[in-house]
Amino acid sequence: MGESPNISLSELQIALMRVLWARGETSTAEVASIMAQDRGLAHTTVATLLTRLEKRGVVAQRRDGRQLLYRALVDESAVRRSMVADLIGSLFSGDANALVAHLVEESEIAPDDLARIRHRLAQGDGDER
Amino acid sequence: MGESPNISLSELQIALMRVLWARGETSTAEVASIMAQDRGLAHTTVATLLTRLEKRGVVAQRRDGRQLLYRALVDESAVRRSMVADLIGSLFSGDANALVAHLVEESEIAPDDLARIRHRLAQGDGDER
DNA sequence: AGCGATCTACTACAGTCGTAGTACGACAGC
DNA sequence: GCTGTCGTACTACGACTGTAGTAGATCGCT
Repeated sequence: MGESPNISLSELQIALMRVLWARGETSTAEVASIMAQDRGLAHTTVATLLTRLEKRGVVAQRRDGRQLLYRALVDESAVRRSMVADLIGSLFSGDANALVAHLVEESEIAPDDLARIRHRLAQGDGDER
Repeated sequence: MGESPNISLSELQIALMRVLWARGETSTAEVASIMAQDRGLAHTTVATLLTRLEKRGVVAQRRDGRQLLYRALVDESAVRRSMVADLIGSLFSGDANALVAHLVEESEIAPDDLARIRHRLAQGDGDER
């Protein structure tokens, strides 16, 4: 399975991807205007970033007239999977449970939430896809 | 309060830190020989990495004769806290519960583990060390 | 037809990372 | 005392990131 073993993206790159994930195929201009709004990036900066992501194979580029439309080639889950796995690997000796324990210890989540999460997942479950 | 808002380290840097965390004050030579063993890094490479970490303020350097001894200035918890927070912020919209849900969905942890973790934390609690 | 607005392509540049060589000082053994 | 060894300091260098300017193609409007 799989072609993308390790997709690790920077915060900024994720922000870019988030736009593509939300809107599907999107023109540079659209992405740029959002990023300009959100964090004051220049149009050309965004264009550069998108080209680089394309070179990386994480997004695909399609030409429409003189515009370029970009589309994500990896979905958010894949990125999450990869990055969470990296984190667990380097900081938690590969032990996912240790991460959860950490979250609770650092009060990032309340113990009750674990139960809630478990219930929520237990019912919707099934593993479709 | 606090002096270290965002300590984000690369996998390699964490590996270095892990040595310091485990052994306390450690000479370049010791760290280097471990890293050489573990991943074939040259002695000078390790020295460079340690100097850079020192410049960053994440480790402290002390001279002993012609040797340099290094000591971690941030503990593992702080790094975990910071990096996990970063990850949650960029990939899970700041929602720690979403991260846990992801872990379960991706079968990185079994639902039962949540209960186990909760129990373990509930009793041993108190936070020693 | 000309002009301005758009858009992409290319170039740039400083900072970090991974990786390591070279230079040089000091110490230990012969 | 000379020589090899060890250890640090400095330099290097290619890749990647964040950031953006400039050049050149093109489209639409007057």
